[in-house]
Amino acid sequence: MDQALRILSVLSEPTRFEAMRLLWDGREHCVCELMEVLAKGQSTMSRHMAALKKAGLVVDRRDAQWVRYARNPRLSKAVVALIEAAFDLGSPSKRKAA
Amino acid sequence: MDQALRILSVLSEPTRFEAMRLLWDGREHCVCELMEVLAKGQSTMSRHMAALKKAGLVVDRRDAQWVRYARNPRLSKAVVALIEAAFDLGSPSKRKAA
DNA sequence: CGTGCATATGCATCTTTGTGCATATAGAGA
DNA sequence: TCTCTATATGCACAAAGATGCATATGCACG
Repeated sequence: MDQALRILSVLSEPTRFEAMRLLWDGREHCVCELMEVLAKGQSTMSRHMAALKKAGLVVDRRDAQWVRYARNPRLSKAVVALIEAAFDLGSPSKRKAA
Repeated sequence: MDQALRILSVLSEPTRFEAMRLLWDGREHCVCELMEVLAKGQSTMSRHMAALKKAGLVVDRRDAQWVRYARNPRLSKAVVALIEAAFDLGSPSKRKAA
């Protein structure tokens, strides 16, 4: 499967889509934070983050007992364009002035 | 489900993704043509086109015994941006001079 | 070490999705 | 009306994907 399809399918899952939105701030977020904010079980959240990582959209880092996930800083322009285009559709309320 | 997720999931299927690419030329294409080009069964192709139509990405028109599918001419800028961003990733070979 | 917290993973299950076969519907033309 | 082509759809099945539970792993701290 080519990259477009891999990215489209990984993003088409609601929890992962929202997780990406949270990570889009460029900061690190542990699984425990994500599962709380998104109201998901621990194993579920862990698996979703693993899927995003496998697709290359996020990176992870061990920090003591936590694993910090963050937006992959090396995403190509094209991938960023795709993701942000999706965000622009997802939440009209977030059509910020920024 | 919001629009972004609906579009992402409908596009994440390989056959539909390729069909959208074919329809992106703005012209009409009958199911028989699509199933031949994409090497898919008749019912399969028909269902995929119905899914694209349901998602609002394409429109259809009866023309005698054929049904002509075409890219929806009323897609919002945001949706077009999303789709074209996906195409830009999908086929490196099509990274055209055009 | 042993305990505790955070995360990952094997397993079973449930749901969703894609597919083919058969059949129904729709229109063209003799 | 009968027949042929094109498309849609009901049904059954297979494959993929998401989820919870239990358990394993990794790390900190005592």
